[in-house]
Amino acid sequence: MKIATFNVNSIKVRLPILLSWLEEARPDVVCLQEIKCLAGDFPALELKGLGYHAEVVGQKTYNGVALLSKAPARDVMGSLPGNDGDEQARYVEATVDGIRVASLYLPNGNPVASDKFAYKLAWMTRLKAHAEALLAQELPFVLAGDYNVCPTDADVFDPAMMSADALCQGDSRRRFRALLNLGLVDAFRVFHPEPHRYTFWDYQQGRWYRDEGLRIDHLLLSPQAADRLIAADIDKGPRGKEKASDHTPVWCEIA
DNA sequence: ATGGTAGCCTTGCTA
Repeated sequence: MKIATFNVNSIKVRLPILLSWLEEARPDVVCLQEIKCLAGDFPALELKGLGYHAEVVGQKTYNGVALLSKAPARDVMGSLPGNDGDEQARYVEATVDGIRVASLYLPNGNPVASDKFAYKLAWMTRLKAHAEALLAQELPFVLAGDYNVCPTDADVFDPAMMSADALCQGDSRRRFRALLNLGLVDAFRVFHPEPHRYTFWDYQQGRWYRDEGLRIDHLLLSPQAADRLIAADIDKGPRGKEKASDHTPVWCEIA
């Protein structure tokens, strides 16, 4: 089973690129972030045309996540536990073919000296608590999405320039490592130890042209999923097209 | 030159 994550930065604008990529890459499950629309405005019919079901947690203008799957999704959960007052659309989780899959859009957190950064850290603490609850079930699961965290300086084109950014803060990285320390596996790094492999390139200042990016989109696997992991990679194809998202898809394959 | 890009039911916010 091939599972992918792709921050599309507006599903409306990115639909042609998404559809052509789905036809070429044929993932079984796709976690989308920043769809930037209400569930009722999600292009479900176009995706159904390629054989995908869609579970959508939408929001107007900002955020919004979705889970596409060839097989129907079961037991859908539309928010991250731990804060009933949180109205930002950043989490959807469901079971597909016996694997629990989450599409998550972790808060960016900039600027660091703001309530946005506190919200990011609190969100990561909630994610860890939820991962612990999932681990207790001892079943395969994949937490995939835009984590807005560069795990190490090897995931940053210019660590010094980015050192004050919320994506590279020690507090952000420690919480990301806390997920790994639970036993979750960064699928990409199992096969690709080399530094400077990116999933995001800013639209500004020729970052894509110069390959100056960040690795912030990740698939974290439970031990039961990691035992079946056979491949993972970044697909840079969609980032090089006209009207591209600033992110590109990352995927893993589970036997 | 305190800029630069993209998307949003925009004229500022988010990334």
